[in-house]
Formats: sequence, C-alpha cells, structure tokens
Amino acid sequence: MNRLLLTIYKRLYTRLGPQKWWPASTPFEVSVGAILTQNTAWANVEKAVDNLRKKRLLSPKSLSKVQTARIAKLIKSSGYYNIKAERLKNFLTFINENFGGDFDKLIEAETGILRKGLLGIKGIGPETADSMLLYAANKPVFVIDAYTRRILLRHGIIKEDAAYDEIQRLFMSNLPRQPRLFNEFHALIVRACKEYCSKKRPKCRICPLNKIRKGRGMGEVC
DNA sequence: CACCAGGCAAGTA
DNA sequence: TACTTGCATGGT
Repeated sequence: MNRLLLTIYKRLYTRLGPQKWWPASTPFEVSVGAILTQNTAWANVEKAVDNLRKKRLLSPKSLSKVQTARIAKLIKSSGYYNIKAERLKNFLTFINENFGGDFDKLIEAETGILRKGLLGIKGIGPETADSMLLYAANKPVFVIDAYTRRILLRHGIIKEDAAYDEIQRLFMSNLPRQPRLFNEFHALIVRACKEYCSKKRPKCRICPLNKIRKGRGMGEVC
C-alpha cells in the first residue's frame, strides 16, 4: 500500500496537471460552496454562488443579516434549497458564536478542535467539514467523497463498506501530510472520475490509472 | 424518459 | 447498529 497512493497521485498529476482547486476566491466562499455542493452538480452550485456574489452576500457579516427564506431563493439552483439555506444559517451561527463572526479566526483554530466543532453543526458531515478544513483553512486533512470511494473500490484498494474515517486514514497515514498535496490529489481524483471513471463506465480502459498496479487482476482497469 | 451530481439527517426495526 | 427515505434543481 504505502507507495501505491503516491504512485497514483504522480500518475494523475503527470497526465492531468494541476487542477487549481478550490474554484472560489475567498475561504468563506469555499465554505459556502462546500455546503451547496452536497450531492449536487458543481455547475448548479456556481449559479447559486454567483447570485450571492451579485448581492454582496459572500461574507459572514452580510449573509448573517439575510433571512433564511431569502437565502433559499438565491440558492435555488443548487437544489435542496430550503435545507441548505438552513445549513448556511447554522454555519453562520457557529462562526458568530465561536469566532465573533471573524472567519480568519476560524481558520487559525487548531485542526482537531475545529473539525469537531464543524461536525457539531447540523448539516455539516465529514466530507463538508473536511472540504472546509482543507480548501478553506488549508489544513492537512484529506477529503473523502463518492469519487474517492469509487476509484479506490475499482482498484481493489478498499471494500464496498469501508467507512469514511477508515478511507481517510489510508490517505493520511500513507502520504506526507502536506495540505498542498492533499489539495491537488483530491482534485485530481474528482477530475479523473468525471472524465474517465463515471458510473456509466464501470471498467474504463482509458483512465490514467489503467494498469497502475502493473500486474494481473486488480487495478488493470478502474 | 431515467439517471446522475464533489451529502446529511431523521426515521424505522 | 444497519437500512431506508426526504431533500430538489438542472444537465445528459
């Protein structure tokens, strides 16, 4: 195992290059996007974020003043808009109560404490919390999502029922803990899955990871 | 038309 | 603990 993940990373990076994640201009915008993209196509999230930007609502201070119903309207395109408006509100309350509304303070917080705090917010689960930690706060935390599971599963690296934390440990204990590496690696996994390893292509043979384990059986396709 | 998309919480047994 | 269901838009 040890070297396999790094090998996969190198292969993806060589073929696909840097992905420039997260596609947002501020850490707070990253966090908003992380909530809005839950089980939702990114294109739909962008429209919602653009609506918020037009109204100058991409800051904790401004967004805190807006009623939930109005937020819901603005983020309609991202789906689950009522529930997500509520989740954004919960997140804002967390920032206001714990960091006096100062997002820079949140970013400075210790990783473990911050992660627990985020997970305590209704509507923020492990993937959303870790996305914020890595892509907004630049902490060395690996994000596990459906794409990550799919790619590891197709290469026989994990089992169907592998838990989030289990998969996360796999990455975090077999790679140098560098935010920059985690950032790029996860983005590359998403890119590769979208482009080559979609659900409709359960055994693609053109993926950059084809025959990554250069041997019979597992890993010849993904 | 059906299916999918960078999840999560709440309900049931 | 282990399933199941609701949440909802927009692209393919």
